[in-house]
Amino acid sequence: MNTPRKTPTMADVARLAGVSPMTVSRAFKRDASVSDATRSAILEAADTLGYVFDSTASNLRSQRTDFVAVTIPSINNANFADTVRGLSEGLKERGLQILLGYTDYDIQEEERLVEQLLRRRPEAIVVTGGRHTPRTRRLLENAGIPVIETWDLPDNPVGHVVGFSNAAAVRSMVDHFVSVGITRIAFIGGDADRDTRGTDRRAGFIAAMQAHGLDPDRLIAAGTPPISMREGADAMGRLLDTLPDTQAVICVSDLSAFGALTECQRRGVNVPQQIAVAGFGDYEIAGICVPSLTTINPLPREIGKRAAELILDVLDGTQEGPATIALEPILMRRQSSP
Amino acid sequence: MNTPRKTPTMADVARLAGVSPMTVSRAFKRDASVSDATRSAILEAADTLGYVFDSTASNLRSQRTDFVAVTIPSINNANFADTVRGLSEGLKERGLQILLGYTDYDIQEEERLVEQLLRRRPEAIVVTGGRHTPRTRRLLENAGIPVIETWDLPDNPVGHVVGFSNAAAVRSMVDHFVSVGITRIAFIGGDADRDTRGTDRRAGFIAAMQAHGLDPDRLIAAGTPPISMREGADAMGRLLDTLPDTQAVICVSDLSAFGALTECQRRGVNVPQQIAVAGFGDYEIAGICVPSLTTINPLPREIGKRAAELILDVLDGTQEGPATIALEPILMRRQSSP
DNA sequence: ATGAAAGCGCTAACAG
DNA sequence: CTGTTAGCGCTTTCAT
Repeated sequence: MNTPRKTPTMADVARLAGVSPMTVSRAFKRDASVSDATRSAILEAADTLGYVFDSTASNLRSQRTDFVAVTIPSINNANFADTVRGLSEGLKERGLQILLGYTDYDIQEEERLVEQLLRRRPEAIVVTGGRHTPRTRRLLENAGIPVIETWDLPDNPVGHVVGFSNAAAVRSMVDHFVSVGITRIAFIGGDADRDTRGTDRRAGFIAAMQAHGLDPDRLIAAGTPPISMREGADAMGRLLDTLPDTQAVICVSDLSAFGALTECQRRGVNVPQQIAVAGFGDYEIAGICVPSLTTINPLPREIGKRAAELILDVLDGTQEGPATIALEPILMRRQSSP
Repeated sequence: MNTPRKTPTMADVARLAGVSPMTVSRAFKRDASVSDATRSAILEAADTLGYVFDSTASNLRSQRTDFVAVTIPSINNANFADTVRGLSEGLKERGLQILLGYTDYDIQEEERLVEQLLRRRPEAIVVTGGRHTPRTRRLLENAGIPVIETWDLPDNPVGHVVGFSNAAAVRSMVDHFVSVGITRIAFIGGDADRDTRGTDRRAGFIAAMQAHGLDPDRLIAAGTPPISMREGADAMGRLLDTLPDTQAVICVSDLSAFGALTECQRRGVNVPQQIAVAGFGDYEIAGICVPSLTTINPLPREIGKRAAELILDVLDGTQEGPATIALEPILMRRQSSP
């Protein structure tokens, strides 16, 4: 038996069950009207043949795919994973699946990815960030489906927005440090503008320092985003070597902040007595490491949840114009700072 | 202008460019023979109309989807992310995309997911783990495409395998501890059989202890998999409270092991002098935390790379029967143990 | 290098 | 509750 047995189709199932293909089609939808006897006969026939529904055909004919495209910068990032989880749960009730793609923090890669995703005809698309190549923007504008930008508050949104201001979030951290008398503050972040959220956080740091009349030049370039724990540690080493009078350091993420903490441990530098350390993201590690890490919780799960609600409203026609939902990140004071 | 402008089709592009739809189709494939002049006219027409290729139609007609389905237990796990990266890079050269799904460490959820994925007609499917529901197994066997099980060495594989023995990997850790004179060893892991790899690791621990004639009953149940850092810390607290003479603890993953380390720090328990701690996975944190963490590197990237090679060989017809590729995890000795 | 005809497997639309 | 007809947008196949 060497013939590459083609997978059975609905017609095969219909023949075996003694009904028309249309009835088989109905038997596979939950709301359709098929008698219980007929349905179970059909499901049994399908099982016998090992039939698996072909959604490529269904999608083409019905012009519906029942999935939502989502782009995130990276697999393996707890923050974005939380956003995806919020989205996923919110969309599940309506039978919408998520098709996920990774941009690797690169807006060129985002362009390729967005086109790939749109070719599959999603019902809506959720992108991370508000800065895109001109072509990505055009693709999104012409897609004819709801577009949601997240994790940012773009000046000129493509469509809907569920996000927060990365710059303002970092400003709140600077304000906090200044309010407790700390003035010599450094920032550890990426050395390229690849990660637009990281860039916004750095810009927010500089602006906040200037607003307080403080020196905004204690900037340590830690590498190409995303910044790893190791790169955070190395950057902290350079900071301690070159600007030893620094009183506090704000890191672009909790991962680099944790790396920075470990470097302090290795050098016997006491945190927060000798230097305060803050992160961004409120990853699990921030709450459990010793000392625990002062950070900013950007409500990633909530972003996903709100985006899902928005998508359902737009698809239902409940939501009229483009919506912008601005969330307020929460400053989490912990042991690594006053 | 309120009419829901339908997206343009190849026919629209063909009309504007003054050619047949077939020529447009060819212009969008790289290897097809179309004159340069015609092609650029077509691409310009497509751009003018904002045309985006419809892969639902292409997939149906050509009976090819050019993607490989991959199931992993969790988004946001650096080990599985590495496997996906290895796969992704290996498949890219052949123009194969990855369609990713998450089982949430649940073989029931895996069943739903596998069926969803197979409905989209992938060219191959890669699953994490070698234990499935009977129906999942049947679906995979009848799918008519290459099936690869990873991160395990199943007794009775569905098709191809790229993995390692979780039990043997933990045994090597037990052997190491015994060889340096440590005999009172505990294991921190999940309290359910939900995570099959975690279950295998615990079984490997028990078997190894018995083989050495040692007490295999220092088992601390840490919660429902995946075990978080916090759950690792709580479990370590219980271990120190109830079995204070324990000399070493092996944790089901680096995340729980790091949590355990922090609990020791909080209690002033010295690692490794008072108790040794080992993890599993060789996540980035294992190499950078203080003390750094003894662990096992299961070569996650290599698993993905080999799986990709295997898929290409099978699709090319180069690989004949089912292959089993067994990798050897590497024990990483670091500061948290002798 | 380009075109014409046919059809992938399913379901919308209409009938009964 | 069930069946018939047609066609979604592309690409295979066969021409020229």
